[in-house]
Amino acid sequence: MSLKHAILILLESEPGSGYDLFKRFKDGLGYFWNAKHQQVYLELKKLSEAGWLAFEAQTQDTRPDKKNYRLTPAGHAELLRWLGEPVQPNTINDALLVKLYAGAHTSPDNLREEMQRHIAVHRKTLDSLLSIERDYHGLPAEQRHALRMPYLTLRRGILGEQSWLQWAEEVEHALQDTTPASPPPGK
Amino acid sequence: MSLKHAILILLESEPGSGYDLFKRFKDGLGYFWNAKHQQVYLELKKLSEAGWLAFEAQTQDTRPDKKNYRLTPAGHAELLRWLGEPVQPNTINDALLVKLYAGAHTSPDNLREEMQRHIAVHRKTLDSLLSIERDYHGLPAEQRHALRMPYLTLRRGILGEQSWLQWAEEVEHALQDTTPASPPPGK
DNA sequence: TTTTGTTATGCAAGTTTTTGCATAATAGGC
DNA sequence: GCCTATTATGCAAAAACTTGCATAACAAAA
Repeated sequence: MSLKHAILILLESEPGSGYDLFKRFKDGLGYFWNAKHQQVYLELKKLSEAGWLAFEAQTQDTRPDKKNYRLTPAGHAELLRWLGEPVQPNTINDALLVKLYAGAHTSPDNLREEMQRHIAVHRKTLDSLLSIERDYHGLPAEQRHALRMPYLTLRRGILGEQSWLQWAEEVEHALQDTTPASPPPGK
Repeated sequence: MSLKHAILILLESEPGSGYDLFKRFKDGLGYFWNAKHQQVYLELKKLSEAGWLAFEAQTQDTRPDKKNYRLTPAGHAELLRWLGEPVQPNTINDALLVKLYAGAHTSPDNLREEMQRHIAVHRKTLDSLLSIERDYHGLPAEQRHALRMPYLTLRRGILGEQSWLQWAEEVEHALQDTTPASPPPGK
């Protein structure tokens, strides 16, 4: 699978423009599907040509014109078809782990800096996910029910990030052990 | 980054053939970098043309001939250069989460079956990682030290899989709640 | 004895994704 | 007045990856 069905799902719940979708990928879904704007526009074009989407051009005065996309009946059918199919388990291609794997060929300092950069990113992601979770818990029961499935994916993000940060602590301890005690300060 | 540097690292620690590397991806590194054999052979070819790898053909009697690849000095230099560069944080593209996100448009049964399939895969992966960890702890201190960096990546796999399975339990509970109480058994 | 599995390599075509470039209007801060 | 950010779209080329096909020998199981 690919971006295609992620777009169908987003447009199913609410029609929007390419720029719109791109922002939704950056904000809401960014923690489990990433896409550049170029790819989003390209896929929208392809999905339109395949008859799964329709759009109407909206001229705007103060802003550039935009195209508002929505699902066609064929697009809706394709989404249901895809949902009935098994998805194959995710394959992980993680460059940081490749670098760590080869860590013996570089300096612990280099690895520690690299880890610090990634820790900062993951902490920020976790904070933002937790904040979304707080908002969710503040919603009325009806809206919470409507969002119960997206909420499960949010939980995946939260548990995943927490687990990642826990691992990062293990790594930091391990990297400290490889370094001699720091020299006494001053002088 | 891509397969290129993963290959350089594997060949740095031990020269080998394409088939060799492919198996190492399937076994040892499969939990953080995946590659099809076709892609491995293709990259080996490209890396050779770039002067980062050299190979010698080995004719074998009982088995098909193989090419034994190893790093050139240029390849080693490129590996060190890459290790000095920051790697950008991993982007996640997870089709299962996309499907769950849209879960309200399909049946809880469908989702439960999908989850069961994935749970089986993740459990198997975790078992195999834990078994590797047991082997690691059984090694003499010297070998453990030599493998300390790959061990950190193994820990990532273990913590990641455990966290995934924990999340799967949350999902199962949530999916049960959406279903009416099961009918009384038999008659 | 036929089938399946393992070892061993690779081309070709297609899909998916990234990177680089390009345009254009407006709003807000310095 | 200039620089930067935001809104809004897209082409073109390259890189990365998947899928399908192809070959070939041997070993072990059915």
